[in-house]
Amino acid sequence: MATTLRIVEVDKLKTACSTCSLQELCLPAGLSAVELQSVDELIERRRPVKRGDYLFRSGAALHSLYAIRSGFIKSCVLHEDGREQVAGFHMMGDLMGLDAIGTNQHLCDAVALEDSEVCEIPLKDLEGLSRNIPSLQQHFHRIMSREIARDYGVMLLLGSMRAEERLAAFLLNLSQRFSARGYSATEFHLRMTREEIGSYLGLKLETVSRTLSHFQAQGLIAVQNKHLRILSLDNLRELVSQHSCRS
Amino acid sequence: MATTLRIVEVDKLKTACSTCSLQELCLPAGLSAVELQSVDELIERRRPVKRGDYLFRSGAALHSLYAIRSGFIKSCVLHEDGREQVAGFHMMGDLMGLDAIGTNQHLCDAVALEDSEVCEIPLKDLEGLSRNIPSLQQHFHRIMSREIARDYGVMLLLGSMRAEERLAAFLLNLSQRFSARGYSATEFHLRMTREEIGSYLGLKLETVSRTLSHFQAQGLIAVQNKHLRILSLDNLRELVSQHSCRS
DNA sequence: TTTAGAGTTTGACGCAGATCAAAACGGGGG
DNA sequence: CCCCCGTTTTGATCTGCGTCAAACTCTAAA
Repeated sequence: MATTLRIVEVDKLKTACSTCSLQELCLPAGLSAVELQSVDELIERRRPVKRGDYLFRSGAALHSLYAIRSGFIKSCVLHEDGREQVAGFHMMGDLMGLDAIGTNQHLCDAVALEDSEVCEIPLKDLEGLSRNIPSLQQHFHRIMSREIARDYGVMLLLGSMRAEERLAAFLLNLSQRFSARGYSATEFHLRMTREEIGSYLGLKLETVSRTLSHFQAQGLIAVQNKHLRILSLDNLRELVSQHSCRS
Repeated sequence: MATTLRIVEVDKLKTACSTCSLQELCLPAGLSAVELQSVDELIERRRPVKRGDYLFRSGAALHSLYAIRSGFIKSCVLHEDGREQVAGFHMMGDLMGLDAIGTNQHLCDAVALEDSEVCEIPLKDLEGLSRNIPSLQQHFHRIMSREIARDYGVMLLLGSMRAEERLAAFLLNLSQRFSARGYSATEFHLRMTREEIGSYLGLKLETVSRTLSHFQAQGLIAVQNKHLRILSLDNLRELVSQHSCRS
């Protein structure tokens, strides 16, 4: 009994935003110590999600938003006819479930690409607390807005870029996000399959594979399986901004 | 002098959400009469935007969100290299500027496709008021979330649909939105050019034109210039959900 | 009313990327 | 340790849509 209690306490400690290294990236960015404490109490529980498991499914009722504490999770939009497309790859510090607020129903599946851990944040509580903490409210709005901005970027990518540009943009985006989280900007593990990359970028897996090979041949990157090293960030950037065709 | 005052008053009256027919579609949906009155005071001013004029430009500082009272406005994301893509077509009741909250800078251009009128809503005031009116706060969140959901739909469209499916989905979307605003679901004016449709759908204007002609030949629609009549909503719907290829 | 220019339609042709196919690889479970 | 199956790579071929071009049609200004 005492042991159980202790475990729970350790869990709570681990969950606390106040001691979380992702503070500055995550929901409570920019809050005071006192405010942070209130946010701590928001977090209902920490929840592990095993590789391949669903964090939530399309159609399920919205209970909570989820802040990713560790791991890697993809979200997939589903077309009524069974077609499915990866809508995003999410990593630690990202907030998931924002698309569900409008209808109170999740519109996409969230699947862990590696063993992950998320903090569960009941939406009602978050809304309540943000009424009392203006900077929390503002930051929440900023997070939603940034998701919209991200989507606009993806729309631009899908609507007007050629395969090489899409892939280069994708790699640069991953690089930038890993870097923002304190990891290498030039060397990382791709947690998703070529097919998932393709789905996200509106390409077939063969095209993704071919284009990666092509990049490698040009000396832009070194890929081996899921391990990726960017050899020239600059050249990749050049690739993205040169619009060769599809004006 | 007296005349000027009177005009101002008439303007204010016309701007009031409490007497606006878009109440149920727009920001104040679901508020009580008293709460509505507070929202009325939010609206800084009503602003006319002439056809071809910019409501805001990419890069400009965010001051206000804009609720469209009448007219038709497109938003365009800009790629650094000058490439540009239509990110959305917005009509009365829609709220614009949501993408700018994250950075306090507009990320897209907003251009009126016909003479329009918008209500200017200072973001700070909206945030302040929504702290006191939970249902306003909730509805604002719902609106942002719905924008995210819409974007997911566009991503699905751009990433996995063929030209015919994209255009059919586009027409059905317009139909549904006109219908929700009390207009005909089957007969309306396209306020945008073929090129703008193409930009939104990730297609070239020639493809848009050809596909429309094709639809007409099949008896699905009747187009003449910008006037469009949908002859079979059902057949269009069928077209969207049958995934012929690009799995 | 005429005219200039923007927008639209239609045809011919080419190419980026999809599709089909098959071989090679790799990692997790027995 | 090996086997098996999912993943990846690479090649050959096909095709939907982009590109180029030219004619036609609105609209708005003169």
